Amino acid sequence: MSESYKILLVDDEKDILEFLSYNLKKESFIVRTALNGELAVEEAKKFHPDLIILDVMMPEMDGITTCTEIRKISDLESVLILFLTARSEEYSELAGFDAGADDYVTKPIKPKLLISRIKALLKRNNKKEIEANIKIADINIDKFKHLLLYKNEEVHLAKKEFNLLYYLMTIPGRVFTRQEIITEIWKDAFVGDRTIDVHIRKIREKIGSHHIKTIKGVGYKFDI
Amino acid sequence: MSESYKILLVDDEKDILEFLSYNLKKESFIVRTALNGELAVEEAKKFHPDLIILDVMMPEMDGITTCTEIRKISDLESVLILFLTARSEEYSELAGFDAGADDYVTKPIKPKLLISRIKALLKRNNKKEIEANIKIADINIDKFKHLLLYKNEEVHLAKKEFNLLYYLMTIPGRVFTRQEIITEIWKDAFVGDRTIDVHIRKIREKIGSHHIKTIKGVGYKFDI
DNA sequence: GCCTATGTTAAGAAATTGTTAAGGGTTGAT
DNA sequence: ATCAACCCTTAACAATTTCTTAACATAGGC
Repeated sequence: MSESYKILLVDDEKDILEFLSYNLKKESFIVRTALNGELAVEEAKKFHPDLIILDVMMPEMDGITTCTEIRKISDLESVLILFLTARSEEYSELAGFDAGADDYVTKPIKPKLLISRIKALLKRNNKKEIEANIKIADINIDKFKHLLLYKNEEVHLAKKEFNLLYYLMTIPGRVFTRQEIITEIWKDAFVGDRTIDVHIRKIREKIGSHHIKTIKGVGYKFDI
Repeated sequence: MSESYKILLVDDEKDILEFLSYNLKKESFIVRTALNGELAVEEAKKFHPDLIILDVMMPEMDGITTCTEIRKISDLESVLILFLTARSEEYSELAGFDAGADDYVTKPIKPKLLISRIKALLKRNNKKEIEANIKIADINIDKFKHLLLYKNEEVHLAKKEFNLLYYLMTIPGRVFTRQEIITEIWKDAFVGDRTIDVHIRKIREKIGSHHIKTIKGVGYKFDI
């Protein structure tokens, strides 16, 4: 990651700002910080970051509101936004995605994990189709060749299954909500409640069930 | 990169034209510019560039339409086309590839990235020309001589069959969508749904059916 | 234990591709 | 010019795969 991406960090706790700032700068990101939502919006307008990291729990203007505000600014419609949430706040995940978050990471924050998620986000955003190849653990998926290798054996996936697995694998570890999946794979067509499950089941049947985890009430994620 | 490649830049914003023009000239490309789609088509006819860089979002005639128009011109069928897209326009990527784009780069543009992509494109394109005969497994195909050897026996293929097989073999393993095939072989003429299948069938009849795989809902690919 | 969200299964609906034969067009030899 | 041979496309139908659904089972949070 040779180019310097700009990151705006938003949290009401100075300690966390410093801690993250240090870790991100070490990775040669250009970092600015804001102590609350309003300052964040102002700073984002000037700074034009590639990514905004938002704490969900903040006094006055919480992360979700801030996110919504930012998305309203035409220049920042497509800036990447990553949420920091406490572990328990499961529902905030959902609300966060609705507000237009691109990913979230739960506290306590492990810098290495955070950074790998950041890189995955930036990478996906930049390359998309070009990086049609994803290799994770015993799974090897090639979009151009429409080929899935599981433990080096070719496994056939139907189109929907293939697209779904590929989508989940674009950001390993990230939860994709059912709504996101429908938007991405079904292009917002109306499908029954069980349709996604059935496809997930078929994928699990073929690559083992440990890779795809269900987050009840939220969605699915691909894990190693 | 010793020879001077010609690049036609198309964007409705003068600032971007100047910025990119400067950066490309620095790399010793020969650059011309056009401010809209119509001018681009005219300029392309005269200038005969090696590569056209097209902004997707342009007033009146957008990049995709322009791309389609350019592909219709017989002299420019094989000119390289690279799209510039805003981050959010996910659908335009797809539409762009359908219209015959060779690559795309998302805005904001990072000159270094753009230039490396351009070089990669030109390089790839060069190799293609040289590789007029392809040998894979028991298949040996020579485009100049219009000759196909299957298990060292000469097999006659009709023109469309030959072109289709050759096209699939340019990138073994890669899936070519029906749309891509129509664009490449039929130059976007309207042909019935079954036409491709019939040609595929005839090819399979002649070289065995195991080489050409069907990916339902996606397309066909050549495999060893 | 209840309630809700998800898992599982099988059936058939829907979509996609395969196959065949026929017809119009073109080419080239006689 | 005529004919045969071939090429290309199409339509009709068959075969196959994929997708969705409904019905019921199960698991986990409260």
